[in-house]
Amino acid sequence: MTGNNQLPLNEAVTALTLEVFRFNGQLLAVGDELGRDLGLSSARWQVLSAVVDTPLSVAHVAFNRGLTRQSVQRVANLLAEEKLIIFTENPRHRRAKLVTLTELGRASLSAVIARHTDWVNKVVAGIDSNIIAAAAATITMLRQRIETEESK
Amino acid sequence: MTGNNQLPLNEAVTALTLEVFRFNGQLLAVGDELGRDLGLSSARWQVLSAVVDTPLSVAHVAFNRGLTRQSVQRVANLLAEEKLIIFTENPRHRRAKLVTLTELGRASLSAVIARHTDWVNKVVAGIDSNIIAAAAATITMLRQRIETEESK
DNA sequence: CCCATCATGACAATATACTGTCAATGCTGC
DNA sequence: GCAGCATTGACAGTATATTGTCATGATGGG
Repeated sequence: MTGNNQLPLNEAVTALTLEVFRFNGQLLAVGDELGRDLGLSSARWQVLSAVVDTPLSVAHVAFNRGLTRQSVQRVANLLAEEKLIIFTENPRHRRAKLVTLTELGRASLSAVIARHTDWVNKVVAGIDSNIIAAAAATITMLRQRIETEESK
Repeated sequence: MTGNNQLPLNEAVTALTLEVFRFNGQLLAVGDELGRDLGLSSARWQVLSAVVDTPLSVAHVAFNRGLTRQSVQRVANLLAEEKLIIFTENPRHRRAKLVTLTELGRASLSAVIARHTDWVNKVVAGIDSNIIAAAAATITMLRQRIETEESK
């Protein structure tokens, strides 16, 4: 050690924030590219992937993704027009229909997820997954602290 | 250890991706809120903060922030209309004027940065800054790998 | 049963970003 | 110098997200 190599907390957070902004943009751009010829932007196949296991309401998808219900509603309406999803009846709520994948939607999503998996494997080959998981855990912790703080 | 607690690389990256999307949105929302009464959105004071030490061209700011030049140009034009910046002559390029803070811009930025610092200190109080720095370093590494991959 | 409250979908306005295109400027190699 | 290429600002079009408002459907307390 050649002295104090510890960043002040504030600077560390600022650096992380800048990195998150850049990384976010990069991930969206890659996602857009991977789905381009299938007509699936990042926003679209993120909605599709939210309901791959079980149909959910628009509001539920929005909560999972940390977006507003209106944003997801807009994308879902577009996906419905393009027959990638259908709104199915919700036994528990007449208005809040469930976003459900069509066969076309499921096939398109599978295709883009396969590409995404290949891409991820290529990019992160050889990295210890614990390092990735640790970064995710740190961000989760910060996010939860912020939620707590903001709800005061 | 109670067995294999290691996430497959792919799942770790997917989890990190989702967290980054949520965190990104959360940070932008907080930034918007902190500057609201000053008329400074996240996008605006990010541009201001990019030139706090030295004037830079729009293209340079865009590169630093990982955005397109057009996005930054738009915000910079708005900031110029509101007298928070002025475009000063660039001795090295006649068209590429330098984004330079006005006194008003510097004062507004100082105010919002002070609030942001207070907010950060409250949210991350007690956290080891090495953990934050490690997360930032991980994301930097991934970002650089992606850049390399994408430029092939 | 009714009323207050909450959740939801629809609609409108706006902010932030992207892509693409063009003309003007700057730069490099010959 | 000039020809070719890269950079820049301006403009147009679009995608993604936000906020706000309203009417309708759902729910729980009196």
